[in-house]
Amino acid sequence: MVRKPTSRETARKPNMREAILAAAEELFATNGFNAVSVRDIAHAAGANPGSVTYHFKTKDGLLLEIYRRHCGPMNLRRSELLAAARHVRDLQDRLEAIVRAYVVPAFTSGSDLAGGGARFTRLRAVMSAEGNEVARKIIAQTFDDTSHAFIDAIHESLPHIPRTDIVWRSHFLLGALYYSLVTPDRVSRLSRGETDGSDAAAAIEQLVQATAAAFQAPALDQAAPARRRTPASSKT
Amino acid sequence: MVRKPTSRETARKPNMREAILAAAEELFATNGFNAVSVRDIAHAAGANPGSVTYHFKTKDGLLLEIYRRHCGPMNLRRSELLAAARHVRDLQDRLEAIVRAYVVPAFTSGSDLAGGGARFTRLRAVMSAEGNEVARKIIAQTFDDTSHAFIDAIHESLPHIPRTDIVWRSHFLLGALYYSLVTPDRVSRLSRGETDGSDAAAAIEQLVQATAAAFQAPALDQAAPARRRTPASSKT
DNA sequence: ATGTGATTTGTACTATCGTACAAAAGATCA
DNA sequence: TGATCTTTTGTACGATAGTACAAATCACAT
Repeated sequence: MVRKPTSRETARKPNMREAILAAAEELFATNGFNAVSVRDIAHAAGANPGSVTYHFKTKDGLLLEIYRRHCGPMNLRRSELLAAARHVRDLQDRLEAIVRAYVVPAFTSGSDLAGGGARFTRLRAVMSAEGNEVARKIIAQTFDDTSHAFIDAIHESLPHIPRTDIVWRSHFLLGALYYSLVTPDRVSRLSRGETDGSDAAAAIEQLVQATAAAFQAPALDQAAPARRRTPASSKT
Repeated sequence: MVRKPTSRETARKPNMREAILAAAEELFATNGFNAVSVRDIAHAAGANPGSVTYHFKTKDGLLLEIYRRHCGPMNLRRSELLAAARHVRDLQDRLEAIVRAYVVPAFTSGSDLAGGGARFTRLRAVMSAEGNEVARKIIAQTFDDTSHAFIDAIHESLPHIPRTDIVWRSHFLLGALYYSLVTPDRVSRLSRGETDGSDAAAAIEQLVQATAAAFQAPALDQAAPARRRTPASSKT
């Protein structure tokens, strides 16, 4: 159990800043932003409340730093995987690879923290639900590029599906992804113990399989809800 | 001057209790539970803070009453629609009808309040994300029956798909449904204005179409992960 | 009109919030 | 070593939180 730490890990333990970030990330992700006090975070990190102010100035600043810490690596990993997925020959395999490129980093990537990816994604889900302003700004300017690239890749693979439909379906994917991380216990409960909802590998495979099928569903013309299904495809 | 309208059932003046409930519902659904103060609610309802205490005793009691108000009608409507959907002949149509039975009441049903269904469902999404204890208890004991009935209906229509997969996919459906109500603006933004994310009818149709396809995706054998269509990625 | 019970108001109490700031403690290097 | 900079601690302040409660007000049967 006792292991000689490498040079990179050595600086971690006494680093109070990192401990605060990790504690805040965990608490925000599970309880929301407003339910967690700066004192809660400091206590969980074994730090003094004043120390949080010193390192991050404000509570918003702390949240901002959490995003800054994760957004870069995660989107980098996504674009790498997406670039590779674009070259897959078989359509079905390519769709799955594209979805995987979007989903996998959300579960595993992030900073070098263990399980940081899933924790950060859950945090994003919660901030989104709470309508957090700090998060909203960062999300729009950081993730929209990635989302568009992902949508474009899907659209290229499924040119007969209107872009609007693909936007909706990718939106559903993100919602499903978020919800899987927010309440994994619900899956365990409803499956009567046959599955562990917090099993990341299982969640990823289920999500990829289901979403790849959803993207391939017949197109929907939404111009007029009362109108029946027609193969009209109008590009504006 | 003011005519007295006979019996006690008449809504003489806007019932303050209802106004408080509506205001709380709206504020909780958009900002979360902890971010909204009792004073905020009272002010939005044009009431006095003390009046909230009088009618609902505590802030938790207020949330509890919101749930009590909506859960019954919504689940009743769901079971009605589900019962009808089970009898649809064509498999594809039946799947869509079942999904619709789950989705439509979440958008439209609820109490007699205008647009109350979507608002309450959004509130549930936010409470779920925040890990609200009051909501968690009610959800588990009120919605699990409905969820099981829904899963059973899908499973009967798709007997070759393992129940576990259906649980996952219905979980994704709920996540997608929640997310559509939480951040409809994201759909508008990503579609570059081609679609209005807050258009309930469009959201429902997109959700039904995508989810019906997802349920029909090939089964996933996770008990014995020997066979895989795509090469397994050994890297995390 | 008057009494009565149901509501609404105004206010106050205590706890906790985010944040500020000075002093103490470490760390670094001449 | 002492000087200087960084980090941590302890404490305090004003704002606001949830809730309690007495007084004021209202609806309405008598």
